[in-house]
Amino acid sequence: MSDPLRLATWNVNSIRARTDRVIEFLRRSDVDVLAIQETKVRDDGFPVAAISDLGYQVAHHGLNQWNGVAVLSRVGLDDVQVGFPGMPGYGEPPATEARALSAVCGGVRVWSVYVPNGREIEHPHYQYKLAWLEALARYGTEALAADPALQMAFCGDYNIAPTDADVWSVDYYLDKTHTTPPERAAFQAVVDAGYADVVRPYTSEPRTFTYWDYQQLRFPKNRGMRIDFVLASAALAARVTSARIDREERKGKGASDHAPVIVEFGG
DNA sequence: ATGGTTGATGGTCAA
Repeated sequence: MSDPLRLATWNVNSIRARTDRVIEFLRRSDVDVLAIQETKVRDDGFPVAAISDLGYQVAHHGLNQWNGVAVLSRVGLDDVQVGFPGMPGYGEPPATEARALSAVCGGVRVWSVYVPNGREIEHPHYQYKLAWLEALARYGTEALAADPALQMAFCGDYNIAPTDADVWSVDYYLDKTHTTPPERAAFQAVVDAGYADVVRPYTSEPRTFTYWDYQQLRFPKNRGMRIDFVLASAALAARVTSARIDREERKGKGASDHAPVIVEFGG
């Protein structure tokens, strides 16, 4: 009924600085669909030709040098949606940001989401982060109410470590964003809406992370966080056959501070 | 090792 699908999500921290790395990743990983976050470029600056040469269609949404999301697919790229219904903006008056984009690829609606960072607990950006996730959960609920058999995945950088096991040091984050109870509750609300973390069952070893700060030798010391996820609806989650984090991609000169997360779905 | 990272930008801000 469905074809097998290999899907990845990756915060690249600038598509222009990472074009060669992305191309090399596509070659080696052989993914059908790649959700990208933090392209940090307007649509007219995205390296579409270099990606097209590899056989991938590109949908990108970027308004300026911040944020920016894309979906790359070699199994079709239909019904592209920019943002989700009810997605909040930031500031006064609220300005829409380039933080969500989706397309139907190989029968699956794949979202690339870049959840607001939150900056500091007392910063307005923190409340924005919570409101943004609340709206995402609401959209997810409504989508499944309309079609319980929907195959949909929210892939991206959530800027939240859902459990204490997902950070290198609980103490370090006590007075910072990413591990506070309201953030974790906001993340859990998306899960509870019907979208499971399909990677964790395959990556349960201690200190398994997807992000390591560039500073303080965080990567060599494996002092990171697990903040990048593929959250899949039940009909899609039932098809998962394997998942992994491409930690090798974080190594060497010119790496993003995030590693790609890869999920394979059976037919 | 008295430092401390990267990217977009051309001021600093953001992560």
